[in-house]
Amino acid sequence: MVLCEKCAFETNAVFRFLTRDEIDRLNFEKDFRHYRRGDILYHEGNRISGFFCIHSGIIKVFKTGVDGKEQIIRFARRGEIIAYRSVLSNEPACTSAKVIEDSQVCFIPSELLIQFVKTNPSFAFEVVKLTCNELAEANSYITDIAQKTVRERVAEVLVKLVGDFGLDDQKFLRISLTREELANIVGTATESVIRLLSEFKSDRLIELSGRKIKIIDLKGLEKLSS
Amino acid sequence: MVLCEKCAFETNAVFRFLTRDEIDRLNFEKDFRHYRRGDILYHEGNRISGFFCIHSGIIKVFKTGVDGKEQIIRFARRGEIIAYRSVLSNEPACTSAKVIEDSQVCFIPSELLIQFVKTNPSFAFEVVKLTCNELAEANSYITDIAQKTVRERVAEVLVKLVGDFGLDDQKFLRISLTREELANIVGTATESVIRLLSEFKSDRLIELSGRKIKIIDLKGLEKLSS
DNA sequence: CGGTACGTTGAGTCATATCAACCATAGTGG
DNA sequence: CCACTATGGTTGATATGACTCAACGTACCG
Repeated sequence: MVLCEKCAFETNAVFRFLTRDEIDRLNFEKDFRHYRRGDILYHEGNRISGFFCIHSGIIKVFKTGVDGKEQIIRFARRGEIIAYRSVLSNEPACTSAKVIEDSQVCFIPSELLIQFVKTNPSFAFEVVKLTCNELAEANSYITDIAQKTVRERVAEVLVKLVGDFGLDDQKFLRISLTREELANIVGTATESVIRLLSEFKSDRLIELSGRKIKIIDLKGLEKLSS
Repeated sequence: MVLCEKCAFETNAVFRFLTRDEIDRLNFEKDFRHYRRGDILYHEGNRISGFFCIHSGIIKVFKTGVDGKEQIIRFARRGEIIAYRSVLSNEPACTSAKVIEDSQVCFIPSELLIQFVKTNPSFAFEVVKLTCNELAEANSYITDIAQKTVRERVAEVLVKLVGDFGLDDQKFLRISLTREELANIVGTATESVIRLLSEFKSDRLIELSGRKIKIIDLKGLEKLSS
């Protein structure tokens, strides 16, 4: 059994601002679940009766564009919560969420979050900060997509993924995505990502082995993303 | 003298969730200011000691890209607050704000907002909802810029401006922007906006008279923005 | 062994950016 | 009152980044 108090402190989840009683309620009411790569946690447009806190694995959060193309908005990993926005706004989900790497996830009923926010001011303040941070990131994202070239954005995504997920001892990125998923972050075509990755490879910035990307020259990538 | 209680209820500002005492403090501590077109309220990267509530006029909130190009993130008008994100995150401003239409604005010290959020749960809840809504909009924005063509985005911006600012009795948009500003919303070059606008004019979707845009066929624009 | 999903490469096209020239307007200062 | 300047708007020519389409390779899986 995974205990929220332990998990929250290990991961810096927002829940570390809950009182002992509130944590107990969380432990009691949450539903611990396993998901495998490809599973859908929730669908854009649907009403959901709760939200998710990731215990392990990686989830992609995305919107579906007019022609059905995915736009990846962010990744969520250990300690992060998703779908809380819809719960707090009391609106249908404005994104979908799908498993990238097999995950263990707690599902928590909506009422609990709303109650905590309404009754625990310091928790509410943390949730506000959380949304503000996401907002700041979204604003940068908008500016980048609007102004940078695809090459710059591909380089930037690699740098960002290094920052978020890190490298293993062989300098391989600790997240592996399909080329299509990379394209759906950057907002470009799969073929363009492929071409740029092999260009970066020729330029000795990265090495490729299947879906695994080895980062050779991080500084070079940073410079490219300008 | 502009009174917050009156203003807040007329405009649906978040402040309508404050208590009588809190509103009084707001009235006492706020600083009422006038700004003219082109004035800067605050600069990206600077720390600010408070935030702004718009009483009249229009403000553009934007980020500056690597090459100095503005990316307009949103517009703020009567009843809306700006720069609150930086205050709550206790970080330097991640955007700049500039006056589009002569404005009357209240400047409110940071401590007040933080205190209200920390001590008034229902106000905090409204602030959370506010940020969540902005976040949802930002996510749509990302998807649109990443996936739609410039033509679709220009049509979409016009539709959105109609929704946000409305039309006067001659069907002219109630906000007038330079072509460059339009380009900086859409994320394109000024010349492209000019060409597309005159194309829309040929197609009897709009009429142009200087900076004023007359909306002839809103449905047509909606269809174009797909 | 066939199927499905993913990856790669090439060729051709097109939307959009860039560059350059020019016009209109309004404000400024001598 | 008139050059002068700055700002914004417009148009055309040209270049090119990125998308699309198509073919084919690869790998894994039941």
